[in-house]
Amino acid sequence: MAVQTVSATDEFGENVIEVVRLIPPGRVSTYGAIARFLGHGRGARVVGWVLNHCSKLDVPAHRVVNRQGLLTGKMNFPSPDFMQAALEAEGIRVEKDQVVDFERLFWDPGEHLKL
DNA sequence: GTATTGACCGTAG
DNA sequence: TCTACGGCCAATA
Repeated sequence: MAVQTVSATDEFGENVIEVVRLIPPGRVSTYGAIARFLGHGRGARVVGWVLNHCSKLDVPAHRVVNRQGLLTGKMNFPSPDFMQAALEAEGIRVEKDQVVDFERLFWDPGEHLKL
């Protein structure tokens, strides 16, 4: 994949970005799920860090939320409203910076990618 | 080279 | 059942 020089553990960063980009519209994923899927288990923070420095790429980071389905990183976006707007544009209902029916819209990489 | 922070998660009390 | 604390990985100061 034409991933730019990701300063985040190279493959790991590419993996995170790839997984996030694989998230279908109208679906959301979590840091822990991606981290665990990549084998980090508790490296959820690293996932968030990668996205923070790679959100400039074509990574729909707005589809990635925390375990609570809360848009914790919306403040890191160009505009705090951009993340919620993007989710709503995908058909996801966001209430109070929180994804509605999060568990239902939750997209697990291991479920689809079946690694 | 060491210390602290950060878009978090899991377990213990 | 709810709240609080620690741990993990990497980057920056």
